[in-house]
Amino acid sequence: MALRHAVLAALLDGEYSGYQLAKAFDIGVANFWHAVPQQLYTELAKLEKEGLVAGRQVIQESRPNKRLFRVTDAGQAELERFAADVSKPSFIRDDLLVKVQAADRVGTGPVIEQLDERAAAADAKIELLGKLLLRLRGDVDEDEFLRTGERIGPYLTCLRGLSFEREHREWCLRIAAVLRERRTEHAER
Amino acid sequence: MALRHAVLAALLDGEYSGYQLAKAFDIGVANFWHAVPQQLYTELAKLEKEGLVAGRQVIQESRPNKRLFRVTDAGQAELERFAADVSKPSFIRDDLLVKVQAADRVGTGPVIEQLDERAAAADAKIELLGKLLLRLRGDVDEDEFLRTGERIGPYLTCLRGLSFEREHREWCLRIAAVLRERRTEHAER
DNA sequence: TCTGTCTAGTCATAGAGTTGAGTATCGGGA
DNA sequence: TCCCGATACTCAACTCTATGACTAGACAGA
Repeated sequence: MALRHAVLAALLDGEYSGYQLAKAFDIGVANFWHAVPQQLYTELAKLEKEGLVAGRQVIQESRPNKRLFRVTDAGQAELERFAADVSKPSFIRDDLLVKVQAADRVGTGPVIEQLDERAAAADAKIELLGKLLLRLRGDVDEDEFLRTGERIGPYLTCLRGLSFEREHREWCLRIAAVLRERRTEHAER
Repeated sequence: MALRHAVLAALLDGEYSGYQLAKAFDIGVANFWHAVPQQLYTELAKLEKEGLVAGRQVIQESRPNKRLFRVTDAGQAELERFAADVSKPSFIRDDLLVKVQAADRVGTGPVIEQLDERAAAADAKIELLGKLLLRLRGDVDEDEFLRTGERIGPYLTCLRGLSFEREHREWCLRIAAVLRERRTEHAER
């Protein structure tokens, strides 16, 4: 039940509409929680009913009206409560790893391809996160920012995302190489 | 819908009962897919109904009878098919990161504690995985094993698990240190 | 003019995952 | 003797997450 808390945490940085929140989620929050827009709309509606966020209508001229949400005091308290109780350990949950587990019992061709694609996707994400980090910390250097920055939460989670993507890329490349070599050796025999 | 495939992949290494599978999942498969026993029982029943696994009753004297499952040809084909179609990119989904995201807006005390606990848990997991890897590759060295080993799938996924846990530990320790220092500085002011 | 994309959402439903309780037998230790 | 933990499961209810199908106006480019 942490989507609600992820939403609350994301709304700490300002007012967002469901639509904007979906975008903000894609960059940033996506490092530790993924959600499609529909989920966010649903969650915002629930949170509003429970009084954890408050919405206000914004009439717009040249585009559809929207509702901006902010965290209420009750929402803040709920986050506080959430932060204090224990959370289950995290784990990777990845289709691709299922495929690799079966790797020497199924055709490796498509798996190798997907490993390459993943590595490339990770690369793209790494660059994106690098830029995001730079933007978040401004001109100061990282250690300095982490000591004195106003709002470091998002920065810290991005660091985790970055290290995850890096490791993921390295692993993908290495495994793809291993599987390739085995194919070659097999062909030679 | 990859639990079914994780189950199939796990059953590649031999016959298991639901109970044994649950254990096997805890070590090994847990690196990329987590499931509680009930899910496995349910999934095995579904897979059997669809003919992807076959079960056979084993009568036991001093303990409850059990049903051992193995992958059928149809199951093998299903895995093959699964390996070939694209899978969505993976992501971390972790309560703790939600908390860190909100870190400078909620009490950091409990969060720091949880970071420490996580680091310790990761440490334990790292040791466990190290032993598992050693057991899987036997006496040969890693590169040699990866080139010539019979069954490297589980080894490769464990490598991913290991690197994930290492990164996770490093991150937890660093973030805990950052948050601690900020508390101190705050207290001094 | 037509198509596509962006903004800004709603509704319904399927599927996946979690939680809790319950059944039954065996063997070991206090 | 009695309870605990391991083996080996089943059933039911529930929540959370994901997917697909829709609406509707504005604007940009072919």
